[in-house]
Amino acid sequence: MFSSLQLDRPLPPSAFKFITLRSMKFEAVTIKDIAKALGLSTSTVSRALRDSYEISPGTKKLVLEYAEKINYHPNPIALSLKERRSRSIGVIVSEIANSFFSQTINGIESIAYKNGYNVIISQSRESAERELLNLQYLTSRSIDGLIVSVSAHTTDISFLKELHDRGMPIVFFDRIVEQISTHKVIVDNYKGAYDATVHLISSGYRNIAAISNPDILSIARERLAGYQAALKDHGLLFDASMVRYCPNGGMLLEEVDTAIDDLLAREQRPDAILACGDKLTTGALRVLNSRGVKVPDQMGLIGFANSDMTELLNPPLSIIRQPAFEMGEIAMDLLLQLIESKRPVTEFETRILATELIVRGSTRTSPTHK
Amino acid sequence: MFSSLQLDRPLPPSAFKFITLRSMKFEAVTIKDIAKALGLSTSTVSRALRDSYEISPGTKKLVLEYAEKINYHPNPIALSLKERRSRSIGVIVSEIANSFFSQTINGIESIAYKNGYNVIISQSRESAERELLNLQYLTSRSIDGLIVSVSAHTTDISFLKELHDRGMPIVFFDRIVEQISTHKVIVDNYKGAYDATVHLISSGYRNIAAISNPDILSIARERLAGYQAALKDHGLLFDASMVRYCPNGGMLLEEVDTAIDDLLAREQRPDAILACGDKLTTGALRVLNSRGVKVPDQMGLIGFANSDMTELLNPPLSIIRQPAFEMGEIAMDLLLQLIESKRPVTEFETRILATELIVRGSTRTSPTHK
DNA sequence: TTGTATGCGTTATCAG
DNA sequence: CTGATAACGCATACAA
Repeated sequence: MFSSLQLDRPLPPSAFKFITLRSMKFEAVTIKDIAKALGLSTSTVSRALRDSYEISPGTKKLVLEYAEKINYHPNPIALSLKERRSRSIGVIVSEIANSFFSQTINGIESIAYKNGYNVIISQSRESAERELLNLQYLTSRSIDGLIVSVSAHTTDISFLKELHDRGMPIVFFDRIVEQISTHKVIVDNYKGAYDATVHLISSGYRNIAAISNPDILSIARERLAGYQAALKDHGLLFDASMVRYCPNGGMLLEEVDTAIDDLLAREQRPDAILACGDKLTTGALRVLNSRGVKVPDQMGLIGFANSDMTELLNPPLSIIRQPAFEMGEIAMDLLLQLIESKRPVTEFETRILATELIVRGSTRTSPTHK
Repeated sequence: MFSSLQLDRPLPPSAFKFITLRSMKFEAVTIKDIAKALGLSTSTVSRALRDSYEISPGTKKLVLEYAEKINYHPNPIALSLKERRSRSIGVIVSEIANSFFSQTINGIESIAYKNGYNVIISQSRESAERELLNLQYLTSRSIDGLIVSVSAHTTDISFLKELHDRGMPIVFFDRIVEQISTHKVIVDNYKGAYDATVHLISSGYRNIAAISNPDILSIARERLAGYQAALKDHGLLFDASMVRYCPNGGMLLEEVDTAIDDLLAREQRPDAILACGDKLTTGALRVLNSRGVKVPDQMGLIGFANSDMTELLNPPLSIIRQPAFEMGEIAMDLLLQLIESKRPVTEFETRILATELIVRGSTRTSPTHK
C-alpha cells in the first residue's frame, strides 16, 4: 500500500530537480476583451456587469454570460485607483508566531474576509524602528485602515498621531496608545491580574513577585496595578523590588533568565510569581524548569497565556487567558465602522473584554487565607 | 508609582466612550501637487524623483527637497496598474494560529519585507471549498505569486493547475501538490518519521501505532512510509489496523478522541504512538492525559510538533521538528525567482530539508533492542 | 439603450 | 533639459 512510495523515495535530504516548461505571464481578462469580442463599448460592458438599469436585458445577458464563460474578474487595482480605496487593511503586531497574536489575526481575518477586505500583516519584532518602517510601508501601500498593537519599545507616537490626524482609520488592541483618541480593544487587564493574584494568595502564597512588560505599555501598568491592589486588599505588602521588567517583553531569552534568577537570588525569595505577559509566562516556566525549581511546589506561577499547549502542561498551570479571537473580530468590526462611515466620526469606543481565569490542577497547600 | 492608574481605572468590563472629532478622509500627496507647487510638469517631477539623467541638478534638488518636505510617497496602486504587478503575494495555509504555519509565515514575511513585497494571508481551515474561494479571491486581487500549503481535503486541484498553466508563479510547501510541476519546499518526512519510529523502538516499545493526516496528502503518505520502513527494518510487523486517520488533520477534537480511543480499546493495545502531524501530536497528548494514560510510562508518544511550549511539557515529550521559519524563507525566495525571472522557467526544484529529532527526557525502559 | 470622453496617479514616448 | 500626451482598467457624467 505504501510500498511504492517507500521504494522510489529519495532518502538523502538534498535538492533535486525535474524539467518542465513555463512561458507566458499571467494575463487577466479585461472589460476591453469582452467589449471587443461582443462588438460593444467598454462602458456598456461595464454597466452590464454592474447590472445598471440603463442596459437592455438582452445585452446584459449576453455580457454576463460571456464574462462568466471567459472567467472575467474586475481588476481590483484599477478599481482601487478609481475608488481611492484599496480594500485592504494593515495589521501591525510584535510577532505573528505568538499564540495571542495569531489568534487575534485569525479573528481579524475572519471578519475581513466576510467583508471583502485583505489583511496585510507585518511584525515589529518589538523594535520601534521596524514598527515605524512597517507603518510607513503600509501607509504607502495605500491601505484603508490600520489595526495596531504597538511594540514594547514604542515611545515616539508622532507618526501614528499624524496618521490619525490626517484621517487614517486606526484601531488599537492589547497594547494601545492611550494618547490617541480612536477605537480601542483591550481586556480588563487590571481585573485579570487582580484575580490571578488573589488566586495565588488564596492558594497560600504570601510572597508574590511579578515580571512585567516595560512600564511604557499601558497593559503593563494596568496589570501591575491589579497585582498591587490585590496584595493591598489582602493585607500584603507591595514591594517594588519584587517587580522585574523585561524590556523586550520576553522576546529575548536572556532577559527572562536574569529576571527570574534575580528573584530566585533574593534573600527574601518569593514563593510565587505573576507573569504579566504571554511570552513572560512561557519564559518564566522555561527558566524555572531549567533551574530545577518545581512549579507549583517550590514556586507558584500564574500568568497571561494563550497557547493551547498550556492545557497539556504537567503539573498543570493556571493561566489568565485573553479572548484573542474575539478581540480580533471586534477590532476589525470597529475598523470597518471607521472606514465605511460617511460622516465624520465623533465618538470612539474602548471595548473592555473580560479575561478568563483558568484554574488548573490542585494548589500546593490548602488555602490558609479565606 | 502605579497608584494613579489604580485609582482612575474603571473596573466593570463594559464599553465606555469619549468624545472626539474626526473629519476629512486620508488624502495622500501626489506628483501633481508637487508639480503645481513648483510650477513644473508632472513628467519633470516624475523624472526628477526617479533621478533621471535628463533632469538638471537644480530642478532635481528642488523637487526632491520639496517631496521630502511634504512627505511624498508614490501611490503603489497607480504603480501597480502601470507596471501590471502588485508587489504582493498570497499565502494559503490551513490556519494561522498553528505554530508551524505562523513560523513559516514569519519566514515568508521576513524575505518578502526585504524585497518590498506584501504578504496577504488567508486560511482554508481545512476546507477545500474555502481554499478555492480564497484562491479565487487572492488571484482576483492580482497578486504576483502564491505560496500554498493545501488543506487536508483538497482533491480537486484543477483550479490550481489552471492558474499555474496560465503563468501564475506558485510555490508549494509542506502539503504540496505532487501533480503540479513547480518549486516545492518540504522536509524529509520519510526520514523524520523513520527516525522517530526507530527512537520509539530503541526505547523498548514494540507495538507502535500511528495517527495520520488523510492519505491524500503526500506528507501523510511519506511519513507513514517512513514509519512502516522503520518497523520492517527492525523486524516488527506492520499492521494497517494500527494506523488511524484523522480526516481534518486533528482540527476537530473528536476525530483525535476517537482515533486514540480506538487504539486504546484494541485487544492488542499499542504501547506507543507516532503522531504524524502537529495537531495530531497535541491532540494525542490531550486525549491521553484526559484518559489518565501516562506518557511515556503507560504509552510512548512521539510526534511532529513546532510549538515552543512542547519543551515545557513534563514529562518531556520527544518530537520531530520541522524547520518552519527556514521553509518560509526558502519558499519566498523561490517564489521571487519565479516572479522576477524574465525568461521562461524551465526547471523546478524540490527543496528537501532535514527534520530535527528532539529527544527529551529519559525513556520508559532501558532499551532492549540494540 | 448605447457610445464617448474623462479621470484616478504614474511612467514612457515623443516633441520641443 | 522640459513639457504634452497616451496608456494601465475601470466607472461615470455627458452626449447621442
